[in-house]
Amino acid sequence: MSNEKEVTIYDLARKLNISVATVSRALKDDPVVSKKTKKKISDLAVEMGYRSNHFARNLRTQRTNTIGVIIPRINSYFMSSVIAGMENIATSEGYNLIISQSSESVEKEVANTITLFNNRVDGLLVSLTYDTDSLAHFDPFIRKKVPLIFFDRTADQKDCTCILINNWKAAYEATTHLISQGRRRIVHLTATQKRNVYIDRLEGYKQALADQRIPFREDYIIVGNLSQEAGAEAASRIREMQPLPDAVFVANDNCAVGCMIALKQMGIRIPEDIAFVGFNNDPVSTVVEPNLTTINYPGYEMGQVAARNLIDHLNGSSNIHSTNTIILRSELILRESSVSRQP
Amino acid sequence: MSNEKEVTIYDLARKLNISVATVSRALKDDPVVSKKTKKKISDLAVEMGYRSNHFARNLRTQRTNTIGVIIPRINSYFMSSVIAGMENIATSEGYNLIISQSSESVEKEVANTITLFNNRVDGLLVSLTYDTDSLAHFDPFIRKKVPLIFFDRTADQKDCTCILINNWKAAYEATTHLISQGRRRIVHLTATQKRNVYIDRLEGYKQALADQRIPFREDYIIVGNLSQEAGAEAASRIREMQPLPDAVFVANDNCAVGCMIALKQMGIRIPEDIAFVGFNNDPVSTVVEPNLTTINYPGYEMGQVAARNLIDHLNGSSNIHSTNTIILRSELILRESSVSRQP
DNA sequence: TTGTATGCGTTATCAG
DNA sequence: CTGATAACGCATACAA
Repeated sequence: MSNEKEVTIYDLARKLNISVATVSRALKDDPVVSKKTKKKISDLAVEMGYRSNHFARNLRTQRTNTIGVIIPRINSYFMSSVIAGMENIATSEGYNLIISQSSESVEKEVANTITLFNNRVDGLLVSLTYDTDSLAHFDPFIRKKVPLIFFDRTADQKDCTCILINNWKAAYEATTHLISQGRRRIVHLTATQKRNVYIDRLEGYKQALADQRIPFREDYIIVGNLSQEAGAEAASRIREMQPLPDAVFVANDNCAVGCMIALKQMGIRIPEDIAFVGFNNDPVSTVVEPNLTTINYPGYEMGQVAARNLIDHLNGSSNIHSTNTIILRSELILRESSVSRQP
Repeated sequence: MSNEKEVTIYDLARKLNISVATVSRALKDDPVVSKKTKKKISDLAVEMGYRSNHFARNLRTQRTNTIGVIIPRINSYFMSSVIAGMENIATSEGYNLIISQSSESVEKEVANTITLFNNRVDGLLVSLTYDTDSLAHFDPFIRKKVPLIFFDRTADQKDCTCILINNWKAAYEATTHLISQGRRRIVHLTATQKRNVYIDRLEGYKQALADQRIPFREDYIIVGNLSQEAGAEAASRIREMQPLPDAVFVANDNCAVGCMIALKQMGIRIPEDIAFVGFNNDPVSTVVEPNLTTINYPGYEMGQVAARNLIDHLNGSSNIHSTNTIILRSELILRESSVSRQP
């Protein structure tokens, strides 16, 4: 692979007639080394083009400075923003990220877990697939006390931090808003009720109905994979309902957009006939017509917080047991898709 | 960090009363080891929960099984698709990806380059910032013969593979299409003319005009950062033009959408007054009204091809010098934003 | 403040 | 087919 020989601390030591130990110490700015020799050493290091060998160091220190990330898919606006936030913090702290996608497959999630375990990552940041039931594949990390943080799609795992927004509250506000606009027959599009985010959103929706004395209807709950196509399919079901629902609260903007477009093609007017609220504040929400009312979900910030938290823990500057759940702020953003014109 | 002691090949060797050399060979399926002992060893390895230590191996073999990726930003649909494709191939081939963002800053690109160099990545996949002029920061890789592949935003660097679509042709077809719809005053929204993709698109646009005997007008070229906001700003400039342009070819869907929305708010009809063609086939192109004609740009596939190519080269199964440029297929997708109604 | 010596877990080179 | 042993480059306990 390489041509020129790599420069090592031995080369530096020989050239300066000092020991490798001193060089090693100087390079990591150990206060025990005198300023003078430190300067000599770092100057020579630059001159000779020395670069430290991470593998030798990792082998020696038993740390990797690497963080594993497992996510369902990277190519959504929300998730790529999360990753961008993580990358931002990790890079500035000298950590590398190994990112792996489960593609919503439990099997792949398990496989990725094993790969990352074998890579001896220092910590793990995870957002679960729709269907993950057992958390047994994380046991090896727990046993080795490798810190594990769940974000967005979390799970109840003892001693693991979770980073979330208040999905219950967000859904409650969204639904209450629709009711305040005079809507009563509110459909809810969501995903399987295995993941906290969808469970909590459904609960928030139910509570909002209950608080306004609107009976909950099971047939108003449509479960799918929240893709744009799923939204279009849901539109067909909604159209068949008698009477026609007057609002839809969707657990994801993309799915909401798919549903809106399909309904519009059927001649249904938004928001006059059916009002919409989405979730995530995906850029597409300001492109669709009418613009989509949604919940702002700070992905970039969530990525930063997750990475920061994990690294603080790895550096010993925070105890993961002390902070078990971190809730980020989220808010309802009102746009035309849900606002009824004054009569 | 850890509780239980890690199992090493020494432990396996001791337990079986054989040498570590044999264990090491057996574990990597060296044909020189007898089937019998191989089986014994791998069984015990599983039983004792052995996992190989990448760092010791990397230290010994001077390879890292890690690929560095430098991109402008991860959180765009195109780029996150590229990353998804790379991850897909890399994971299945036992490679890890270190992804770093330059955020369109040359300084950050240089810094990332250094970081990845110090990480001793086996190879590098790069898409340049808008403004990168000098390629000197890649010299260390060239000197060490670390393979370097550019994709999308490429550069002329000797001995480096480039992965691209035919931007010239795509732009030529887009522009010719607009002309075929009766458009003559075609504005082009693009980015700084430092990167191949934007240079080639402009050239394709010019050639299409020339072939139809339409004079090129410098004032029809609007240069920006291709963000949605830049599109909105461009809309203001376009509105001031006398006479009003009758088409816009934009080097990026997001920017096109920003421009379309702004123009529509000014009361300009699309495509009646101004037709639009974008670039990338971002999902937003099927949400904006009217749906945006665009160039399909296969991001996921590009990521796969880039990773596959690099890994093949690392495995010695392909020579990077033999394939200098890879062109992926792209095509014009017609939608309502550019199609004139028959008179 | 600096030096010596050892081990981290593998792989590769010999020699059997 | 198998074994002994020397690197790989660094960090640290201990000694000076």
